[in-house]
Amino acid sequence: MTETPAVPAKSTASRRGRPRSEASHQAVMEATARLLDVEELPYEELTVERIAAEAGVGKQTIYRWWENKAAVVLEALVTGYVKLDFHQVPDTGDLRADLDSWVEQSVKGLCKQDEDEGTVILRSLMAAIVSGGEAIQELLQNTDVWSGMHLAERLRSAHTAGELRDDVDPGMVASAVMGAVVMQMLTVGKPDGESLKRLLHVMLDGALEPRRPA
Amino acid sequence: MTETPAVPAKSTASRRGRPRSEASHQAVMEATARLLDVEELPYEELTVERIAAEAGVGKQTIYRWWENKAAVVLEALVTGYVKLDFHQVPDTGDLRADLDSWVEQSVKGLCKQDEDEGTVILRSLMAAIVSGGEAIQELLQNTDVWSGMHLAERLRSAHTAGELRDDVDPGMVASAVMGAVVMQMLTVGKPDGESLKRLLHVMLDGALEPRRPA
Amino acid sequence: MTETPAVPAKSTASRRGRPRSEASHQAVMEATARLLDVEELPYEELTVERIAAEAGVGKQTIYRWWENKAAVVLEALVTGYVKLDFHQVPDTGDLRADLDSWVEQSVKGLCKQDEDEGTVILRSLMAAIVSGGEAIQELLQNTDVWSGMHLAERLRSAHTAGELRDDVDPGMVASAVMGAVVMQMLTVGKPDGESLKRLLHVMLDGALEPRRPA
Amino acid sequence: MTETPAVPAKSTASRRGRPRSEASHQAVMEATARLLDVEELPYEELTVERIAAEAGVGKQTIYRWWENKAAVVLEALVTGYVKLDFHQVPDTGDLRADLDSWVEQSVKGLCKQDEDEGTVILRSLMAAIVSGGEAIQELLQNTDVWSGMHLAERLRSAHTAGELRDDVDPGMVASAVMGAVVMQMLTVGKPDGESLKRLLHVMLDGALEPRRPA
DNA sequence: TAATAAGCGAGACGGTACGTCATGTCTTCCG
DNA sequence: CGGAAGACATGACGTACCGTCTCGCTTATTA
Repeated sequence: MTETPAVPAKSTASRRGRPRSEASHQAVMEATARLLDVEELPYEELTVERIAAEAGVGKQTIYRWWENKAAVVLEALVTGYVKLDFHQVPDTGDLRADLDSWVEQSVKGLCKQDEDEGTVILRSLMAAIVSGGEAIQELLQNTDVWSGMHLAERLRSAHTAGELRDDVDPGMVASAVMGAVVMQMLTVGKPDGESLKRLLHVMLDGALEPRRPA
Repeated sequence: MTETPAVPAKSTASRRGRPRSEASHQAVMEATARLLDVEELPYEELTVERIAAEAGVGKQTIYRWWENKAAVVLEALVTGYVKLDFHQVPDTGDLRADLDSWVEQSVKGLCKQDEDEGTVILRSLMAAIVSGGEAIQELLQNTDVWSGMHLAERLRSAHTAGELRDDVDPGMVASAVMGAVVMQMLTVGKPDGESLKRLLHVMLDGALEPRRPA
Repeated sequence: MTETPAVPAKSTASRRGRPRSEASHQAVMEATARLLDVEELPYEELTVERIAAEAGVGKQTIYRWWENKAAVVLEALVTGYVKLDFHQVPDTGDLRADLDSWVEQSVKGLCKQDEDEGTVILRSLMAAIVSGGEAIQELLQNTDVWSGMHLAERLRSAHTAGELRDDVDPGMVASAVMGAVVMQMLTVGKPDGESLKRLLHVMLDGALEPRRPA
Repeated sequence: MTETPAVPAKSTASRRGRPRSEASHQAVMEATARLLDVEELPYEELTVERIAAEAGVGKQTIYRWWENKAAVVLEALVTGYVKLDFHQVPDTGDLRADLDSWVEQSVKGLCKQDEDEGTVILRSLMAAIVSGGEAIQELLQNTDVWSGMHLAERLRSAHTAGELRDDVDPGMVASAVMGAVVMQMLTVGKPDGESLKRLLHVMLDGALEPRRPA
């Protein structure tokens, strides 16, 4: 997860010069989280200068270790300094009921805020992904962006338990569900619990009319 | 779809003053399309100043009719001046085969370009959605962003034909599939045809192990 | 004082078409005066658009009859729609006393306002002169800009009365005095009555007919 | 003369961060001078953007240290980067002859240019004074705008030498003369040497110590 | 009385400068 | 020598005004 760009990372050795200040690293992450989460600054209004000031850190210290704003924000999001307000998926054994419950809880959580505060972080996430350069691309290849929503995990456990058919890819399914949620949040502002549940049921049961009259 | 902000548009009447130049309107749309599609400028490098120059139009003429860059780009995308490279979904009556064929064709189309050219427009679309203000939000509420991919349409026709169960919402399903595709394209660059097909099959058939052999 | 540009002004004839609206002409002058005098807009913030709006007149109607903003403002200043706050010079026969009195009254008048309100119109006048093109230049050649300050007039009357030496040019002297006043107002804000009186005395001692032959 | 706004300028201390680049400072001054003097751009066509480009300097670097265009131009004029074409006043001991000579030389110098090139800088000076905000006002309070014309200096030397009456303020007299000159240049284009000489004589006849030895 | 002509208020047009802001680099000093 | 402070060049932003133009209407003169 370190971004240290083009640094060979001499294994056990102690590299020359003053080592990277972990305090600064954390300060930047926390500042970013604070600005996104507490101040609720949208991505465009979140500036590197502001992060540096908030963290009590020189601007160059940020540019030394991250490619750009997107990289900072993505690391903060992906490493859990900022969390999207999704709930844990319960694991009672009844997958269908668990998912329904997850949807209900999450929707309730996301909708309780006034305005579209609930989507600020999501928008920042998407903005960072979309605007990101190559380094961000690489980072994303090895990362499950939606891991914070716990959905894939639950589906995987169901898969392992044999509840799902073998040829089902739990990650892909989770990604599809989250894609639908995200688009809904970005376009209409709030996710719609009912539609979402029906979508999940379709995924569980299939969409085709079972027309087996025989 | 009209942008004229807060103009009652008195039906037959002709309002005083110089009327809006439809030529300028089109020029802006075409310039935007040209820059996105031909020059393949990513969203951040696509500036209002450049659009104005390319269209031979004053900057203020853009700001008079659109709230910001996002609104211009979204209108160009939504009204079809720029198209995402997705293929028509065939309608042979066999939904499953049609979808498979669509996936194959589209993936082939999207991957044939060098680099990540295929995702430039998609990134712009998402960037515009994500960065857009309230006016963009409103526009999106009445718009199916993915309509250009023809998937929802095909599913709806299947739904009408009774091929899908009544309680399935074709738009939601399409949105989920497109969400997965988009996230894949944004994070790993190209969509993976095989995964995609399996996802579609899951949606058609259901994910649950039918474990009732008895 | 008509600006009708390049119009031969066919003597008695009545040209075809709608004649110039004197109402609009006056409305523009009055609007300009109101904005300068009442609203105390400085010249740079006084826009043609604002004048047109204030006058309830189309922008083109202004540009049809005046070359530019400077011409409008200058006409308003020169034709007396706006007046600089200088007092009449009394004419008691005692030139020296009259000038002293004039200085005192004028300085008092100019200083009574808070801030630098007293200089707003003066600044506008100078701005218009300085920014004006050729047409303004022409207008100024036949105009005594400082006529509103009544100084030249009084000096001329003294000259005619034989109080001043023959080779003294009253207009030039007035221009010099006003130049000093103006520079003082522009640079330090207020004119300084004492300095001014001393300057006038110097000029008088040099300018007065030495009529003491004895 | 320093522009550093509201900076305590801790005497010997060296403040943190990168210090102001004197190179940029000079580059801006020289660019302004070049544009005014060589390119002969009138004040309105002299833009901050152009100055920045000509100086190879970021626009923000100008706005960081100067309030606006007027401040830049005024500093260039007042610190001698741009000079008005007035001649030195000779000092032969004979004040009257010296002034006559000065008028002749200066008028000749100012009139030799074609068009009104001679007045471009003067117009810029007045424009800057007139349009300038509070900071400019302050700057002007401690500055003799006409110092470049050397007139006040010569008068002061005469004053010190006892040639002028005690109660004569040489600065005020110079200001009056220059005011007349300037108004003439602004309104009719060229100064009129004869009128000017007569004005000076009037002032002298009033200002000279009447050393009547008889 | 109809045609013609110009002026009118309104307001959109192509331009362009404004002053602000953010980016990413560079320089200086402190620890 | 790492890191903070912060100035630097660059360039987009959104606003404002300029002076021109196109509307549909109104007001005169001319036929």
